[in-house]
Amino acid sequence: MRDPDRSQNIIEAAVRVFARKGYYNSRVSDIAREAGIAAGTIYLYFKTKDDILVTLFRDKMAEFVGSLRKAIADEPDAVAKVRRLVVLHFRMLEDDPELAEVVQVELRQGQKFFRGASSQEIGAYFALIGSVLEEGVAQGRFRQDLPVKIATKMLFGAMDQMATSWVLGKRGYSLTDSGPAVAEIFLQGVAMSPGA
Amino acid sequence: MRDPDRSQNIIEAAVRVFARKGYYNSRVSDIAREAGIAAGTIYLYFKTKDDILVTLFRDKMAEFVGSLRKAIADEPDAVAKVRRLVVLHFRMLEDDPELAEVVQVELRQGQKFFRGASSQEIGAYFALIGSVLEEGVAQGRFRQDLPVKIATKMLFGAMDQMATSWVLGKRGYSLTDSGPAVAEIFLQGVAMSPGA
Amino acid sequence: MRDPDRSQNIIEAAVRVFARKGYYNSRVSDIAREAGIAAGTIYLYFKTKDDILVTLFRDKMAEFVGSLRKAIADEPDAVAKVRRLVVLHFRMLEDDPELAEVVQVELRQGQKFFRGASSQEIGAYFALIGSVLEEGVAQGRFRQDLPVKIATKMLFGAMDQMATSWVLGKRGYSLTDSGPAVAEIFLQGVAMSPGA
Amino acid sequence: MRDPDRSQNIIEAAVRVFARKGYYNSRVSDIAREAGIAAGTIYLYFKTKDDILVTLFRDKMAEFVGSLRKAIADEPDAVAKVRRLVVLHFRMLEDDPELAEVVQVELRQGQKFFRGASSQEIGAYFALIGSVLEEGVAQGRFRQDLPVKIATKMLFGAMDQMATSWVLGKRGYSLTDSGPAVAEIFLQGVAMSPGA
DNA sequence: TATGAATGAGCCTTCATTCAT
DNA sequence: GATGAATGAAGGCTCATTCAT
Repeated sequence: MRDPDRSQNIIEAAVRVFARKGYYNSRVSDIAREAGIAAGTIYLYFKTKDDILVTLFRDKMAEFVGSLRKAIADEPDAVAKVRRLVVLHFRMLEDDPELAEVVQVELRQGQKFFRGASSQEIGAYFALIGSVLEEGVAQGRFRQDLPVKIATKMLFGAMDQMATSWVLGKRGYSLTDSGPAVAEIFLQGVAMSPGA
Repeated sequence: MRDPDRSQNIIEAAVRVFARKGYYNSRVSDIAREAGIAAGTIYLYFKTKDDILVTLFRDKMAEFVGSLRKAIADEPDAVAKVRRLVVLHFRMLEDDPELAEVVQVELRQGQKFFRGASSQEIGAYFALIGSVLEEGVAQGRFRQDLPVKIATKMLFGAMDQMATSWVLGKRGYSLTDSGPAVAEIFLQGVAMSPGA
Repeated sequence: MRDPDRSQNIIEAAVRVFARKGYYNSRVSDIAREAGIAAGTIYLYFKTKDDILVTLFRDKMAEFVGSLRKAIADEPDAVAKVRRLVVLHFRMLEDDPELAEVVQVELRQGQKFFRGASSQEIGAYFALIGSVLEEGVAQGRFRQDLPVKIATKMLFGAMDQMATSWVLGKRGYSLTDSGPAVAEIFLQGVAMSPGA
Repeated sequence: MRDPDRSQNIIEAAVRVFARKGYYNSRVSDIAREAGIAAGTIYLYFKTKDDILVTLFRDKMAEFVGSLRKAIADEPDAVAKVRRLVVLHFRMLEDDPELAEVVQVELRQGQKFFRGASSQEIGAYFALIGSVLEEGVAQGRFRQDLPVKIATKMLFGAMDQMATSWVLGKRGYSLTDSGPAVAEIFLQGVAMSPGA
């Protein structure tokens, strides 16, 4: 348990293997081979095969949300923050296609993730989006009566589906490039009503 | 393969079992017991366990899209169609919580479903949404330069996430009630730009 | 679970395999092969590998004690009963050397047997011996102040060690033949004191 | 192999661990932790895990038999020697309950111990008992035609079962106190026949 | 000598699928 | 068609043992 690098190596190896074969089709021994260690060694760092996936998700998600949080902090207002958020969300996935594959396709496995251990990490992302929207409302950039929770889920859902479609379409185009269009549609959707 | 009802019974039993235990934790014998038949009998109607899930998804999805298509046909314009679509999407899930659980949580499992056999059925839903959006553009209700494919994915993603959150939140509120708010945000988002 | 013969076959196969290789060195697949069935089939009849051993012990012990109980019922008095009991105890083991090997050597494995599930069956044997000794005391054939519990353990221990030594000595002589000598020493030991 | 104390420490640690969890449920690392050393260090003193158990048994048995031999040497005749032997056998176990647990329950495991390496040590105990009985015959205290080998096994078996029952009964009474009764029954059993 | 991280052989058990009835 | 007992491949995990430090 000494070497935290070893733990990290296993996670990275798991990302590659899961991206290639899917979680259920991946053997613990596949991950070990990919990481260049013996199968038994995995169990010095992770309790079970599931533990690898859960940890992978938590780590990556925490990193993801952390990066986003830091990046949008500099933006002057909520509108700019949303634009930045969308583009970054896309860019980070595009920059790491194997992770994108795992996050968008493999990590949706049933009860195990959305419920249970990983829900905290998803909650953190929702909280981040929500706070930006609240800020926009306070700044008068978004509708005063905006149902923030609903809008939060809509934005996340929209980005998530964009990413999933991109992954399933074998990444045959630039996801990041579509960021501005996504941001604009959403921003107009939550803007002060034109008739108001 | 004589009795198509028998095939249907198995699908319905599978929905209940998958909703309760998840796909990977469900045994073929569990489904058989739920359907009141012997395990071996399942193989007279389905080639493999996966086949049950794929068929379940296809059947339900085709039914889902078919219902939506019919329901929105009567609506006078694209705006009304979107409103109807969103509310119906939500209502159908809310009316069948076990199916909702399976569709939103269990049916996201890995490569098997997003890719491969079931992608056609999802494609049909995307095509339906896309045609409504095209219609709105043609009718001058939506932006002329609307990136329809992107907007399609955004609307689907938004609805899908709304549904998933509702399922994961143990369905503690009315999903259908949030339909109008979702529709309005989206519709404003794709409407003719206020500044135009 | 239908065929009780199948269950019995597995037990008998297990006796042979355990006698040959010992419990911990025996694989479930060894037992299956010996029984002429697939390894998985074992699990239709027994919950775990341990369950095989426990059931084996219980069955054989119950059979053993049952036979003894019936056989000594005919004897006219406690002295004759003890003589019969010792000889039969030895004869039954001698007639089934593989079972003897398992019972005397393999079945002594730690906590699992003496404590826990199988203690009842051993208790039944102790009760049988004890009742014979009580009878002998009541009939005036044994010391009036005989500590029956102690004498019971002594007789069982003496027979058990005779059997174990015989098994470990590769059964190079007749165990049954030593029965009378064992019975006489014990009977004299518990008889009315000579000086009394 | 420098430090014989270290070797002894490991044996003592093993006794405690085996008494607590049983041999097969004890990990080499458990013994190391109990001994306050690293797991690898054990292999500087013992070849295998089995070797620990075998050595433990040999050491303790040699000590046991040695003590008994010395203690009974002073006794004036075979009768006194048997009385002393029984009580001491019981007392030594009662004075070291953890060792008793291991010897009576754990050390009976399969082929490994009864046969092979440890049989010598048991043989030494049998020889000691046998010599006392021979002496008794020679002194005219026991039957002239006493089958000494049989009587030896019977006495050992009786004591052994007394001890086992006491251990399994959670040591809820004094084993040593039952020594005299055991000795008397045995002694009467091997005494000159009353009718002779 | 001591360490303890790493190894990897080994096995029990599960369960989708088959097939004789 | 229906059954369900039987199959047997497959894999996660343990842990005694090694060896570089």
